[in-house]
Amino acid sequence: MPIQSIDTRRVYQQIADQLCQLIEAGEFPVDSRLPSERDLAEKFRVSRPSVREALIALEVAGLVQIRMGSGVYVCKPEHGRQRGRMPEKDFAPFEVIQARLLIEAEIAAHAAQCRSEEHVALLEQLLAQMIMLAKGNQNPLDVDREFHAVLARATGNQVLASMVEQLFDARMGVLFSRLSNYFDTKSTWDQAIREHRAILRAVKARDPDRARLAMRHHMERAYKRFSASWGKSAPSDQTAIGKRTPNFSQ
Amino acid sequence: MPIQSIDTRRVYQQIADQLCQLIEAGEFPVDSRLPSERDLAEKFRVSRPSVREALIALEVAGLVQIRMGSGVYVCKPEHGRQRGRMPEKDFAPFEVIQARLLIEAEIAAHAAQCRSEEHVALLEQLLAQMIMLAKGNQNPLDVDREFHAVLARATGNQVLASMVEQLFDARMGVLFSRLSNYFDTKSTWDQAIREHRAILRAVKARDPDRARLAMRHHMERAYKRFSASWGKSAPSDQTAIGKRTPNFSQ
DNA sequence: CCTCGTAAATTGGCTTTACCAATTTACCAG
DNA sequence: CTGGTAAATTGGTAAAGCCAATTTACGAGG
Repeated sequence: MPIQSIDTRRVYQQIADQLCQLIEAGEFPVDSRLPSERDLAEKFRVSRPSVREALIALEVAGLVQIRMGSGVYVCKPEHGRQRGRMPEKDFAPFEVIQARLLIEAEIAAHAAQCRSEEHVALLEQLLAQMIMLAKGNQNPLDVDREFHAVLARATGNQVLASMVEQLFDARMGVLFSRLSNYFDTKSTWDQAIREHRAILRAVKARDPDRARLAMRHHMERAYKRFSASWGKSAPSDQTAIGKRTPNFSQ
Repeated sequence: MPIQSIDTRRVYQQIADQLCQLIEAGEFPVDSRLPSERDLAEKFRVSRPSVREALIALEVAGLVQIRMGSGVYVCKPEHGRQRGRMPEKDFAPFEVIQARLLIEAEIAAHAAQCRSEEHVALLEQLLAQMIMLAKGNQNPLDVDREFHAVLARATGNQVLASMVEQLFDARMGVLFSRLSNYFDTKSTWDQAIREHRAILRAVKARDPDRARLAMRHHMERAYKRFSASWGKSAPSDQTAIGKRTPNFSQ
């Protein structure tokens, strides 16, 4: 008898996962009623409170609706949730950078037109912080994020700002943490800082086209830096990169 | 003694809400440990299972981390969650359209280059559906959404596609449902269909610049349509529009 | 005095049993 | 067929108890 890998997660999570899979597999169609708590407890060979915990987890996640005295019903997927899934759908890092290239270049151009003096001052302050941190061999990643966020806010559009933050955080998935070591190199950060300075100068000069180009350049270099570090840590996947991003510069 | 409004919600939700408020009020700082389940049950005058259900809800929501044998700890807000909150942060409709103008114009241009024949066929099919529905005085809104989503997918970038869907759904907040009546007019949909056709033609012709302009035009008209219907339903807020969107066409 | 290891206390994880409340269903009187 | 009532079903909550992981306290040994 082969040794079974023991699932050490909490019971409610295991139940919730199974139910989630069954729902997505169509075993329980939308608007259908799940078996009663008592039945589920019997099927899964667990206690009813455990089943309840799982159902509450699914309810909070928005997959089911619990109606007292009636039963538990499957909700319709509801467009917006695809992104809100608990495992935090993580995208391919290269696609994220490509998307940022496309979006943030336009944002930079737009910001160059609407930016106020306050925003410029804030950006200069953040740039100074990045330089400071890089000198002390500390990771300026958080400040980097804030720089891009403030630039987006300079457009006066909250939606764009939220979008930028979301894209920045999207990288933080599984892959990126492994590679952060390679990003921490002082020389690469120095380069990144120079690129940020170029963006800021263009925005300060109210030059949309130059701002767009500067941001595009920044993202392309970021792509190269990331690509290089990827090559070091996982050279076997080098081929997969070539297939992607064929027309990266528009 | 005044009659107290009875909170009919389930116990775990009431507890979770209170804990959530206490956390956000700073009563329980980040990384601090909450009282034990038994203590909380006593404070709230409820049973321990109810407290457990509330804690699991908070755990699923990402506000706390439960460590077996140790306690329940407050997580740091974590950038990404600002959007993931349950009340579904809703943006100003005009900012959403502006963001779509900026982003989807570039997507259209990009898609015009990478699009495959399959995508063109799909888009043509969707356009035909829209025409069909508009003729029958049915709401082509879902097909509209799919059109924009497919166009984004034509770039080969999942992130962009997800972004577009998210932005499309972002309007569905409080305001938009009220205005949908005014959008259902057949004439406005006929106009929207013509704009979609222009986009599709440019994409089919692999003409990025024309695709970009067509999409930009589409969004500007969508803005006008929306603005007009707003004026009908809530003329008192007319002034607020003028303050926003000063430089709408870049 | 410090270190290490063991035992006790604390805390979350899960089960069982039981009863209440809302809903649904079945059935019967009119 | 209609209407209403009663029973069955189902979720909601409470209580008590035991297990397992973790933390803490304390004492033996260096």
